[in-house]
Amino acid sequence: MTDARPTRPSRKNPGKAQLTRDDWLDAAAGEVAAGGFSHLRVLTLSKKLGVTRGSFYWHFKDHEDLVVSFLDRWRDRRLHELQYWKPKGGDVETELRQILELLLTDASRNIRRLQVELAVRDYARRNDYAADLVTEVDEARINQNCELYERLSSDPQRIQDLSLLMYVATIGSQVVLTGKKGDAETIRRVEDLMARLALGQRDDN
Amino acid sequence: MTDARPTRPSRKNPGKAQLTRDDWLDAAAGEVAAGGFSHLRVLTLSKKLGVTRGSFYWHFKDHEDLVVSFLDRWRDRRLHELQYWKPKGGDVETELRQILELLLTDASRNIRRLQVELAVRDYARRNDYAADLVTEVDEARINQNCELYERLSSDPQRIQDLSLLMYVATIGSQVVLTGKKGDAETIRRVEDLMARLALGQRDDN
DNA sequence: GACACACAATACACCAGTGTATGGAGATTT
DNA sequence: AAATCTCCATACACTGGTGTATTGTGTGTC
Repeated sequence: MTDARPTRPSRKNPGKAQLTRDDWLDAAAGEVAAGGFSHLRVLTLSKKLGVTRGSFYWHFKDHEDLVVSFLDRWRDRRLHELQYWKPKGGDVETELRQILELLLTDASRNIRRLQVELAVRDYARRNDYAADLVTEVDEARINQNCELYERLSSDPQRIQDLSLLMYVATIGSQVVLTGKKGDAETIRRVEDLMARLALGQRDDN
Repeated sequence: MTDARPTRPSRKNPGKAQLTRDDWLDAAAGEVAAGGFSHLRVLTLSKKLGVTRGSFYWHFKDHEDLVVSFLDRWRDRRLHELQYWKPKGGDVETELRQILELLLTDASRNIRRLQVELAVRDYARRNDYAADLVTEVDEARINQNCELYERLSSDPQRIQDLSLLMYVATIGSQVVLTGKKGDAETIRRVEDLMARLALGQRDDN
């Protein structure tokens, strides 16, 4: 029934490959990372992909369709990746440091992903749909952290507060330190200090 | 020599007041707060002020002139206000809590100022001039904090790290919690936790 | 090999925004 | 009261972007 979209023309034309919806979204990620959502233009995107806007309007209904699809994919990926962020150290301190390294040092290496995240966050300030997605992702990540901090304290309120504080500190680090010179070493030190602060919140302290 | 610009036509016409450069910048602040720098249009600004673009191009050379002037004014004000942020409690804990309250609870009340700051930060990601100003403001604020944390620790590196961590945590709080429901109480608790974390870094601990 | 389909190019109408040149009205100066 | 200066309006040319309708082309299928 001519189902099963080829997405790419099978064998031939490996160089002049046909574009898929995801190809457009990937290119959009580059634009968003560089200039934010307000600079996400159909025209420039087409040029960057070497085609005309005619192609775009076959894959997407309109500009808004692109934005919404992009945001949806972002949300799905952010929620899905949490699955692989389960630390497996054994003792609390090891796992804590693993998490912090993931949230800070590792994150700061993935400049583009970071830029996209900041752009989405900024867009969320004036777009309700994006705001909902960001809230969803934030809550998922904060809850994920909770599971770890449960092993530091027994007070539920304390656990939640600590998790939130650690999270906002990582986001803040990304906002303030992104693209600054000599931030690698700085981030590492902040990471260490955060670990010590969290560990200082142990019940037996 | 027809010097001393009247800025406003002296006595008469108090209602139909003439616009000054600062009036335009104030209006621009509203636009920037609401939609970021990418939504800062000469046209919409003119409509909001009840005049045509002819007026704008008398006060400003072009659109860029507006943006640069806006950024400069923002920087000047942010640096100047630090002067009034000297705590005067006496003991360390009181002053620390004063500072944190200023940076978190008080800041979250000034929604518009906060929105502008986030917009400037976002714009700085793709504009070198804005990036320089943000860096300048960040460093000034972090250094200001240092003076306080010097009374908590004697290790220079520790002081700087703690100051940086406290700062990025406040920025992160603003980014994550801005405009969320029920954030007032949350912010207060984060504020308290941060104070305890900082105090836990005392040398004698 | 004719056909249908998937994807892209072209051409068109349309709109929002910038910048400039020029004109005009009101207040101020002389 | 005439000239001047300040501030704003008007009209124009231009750019860059969207969305749509139509046509074109390679690809797999019957």
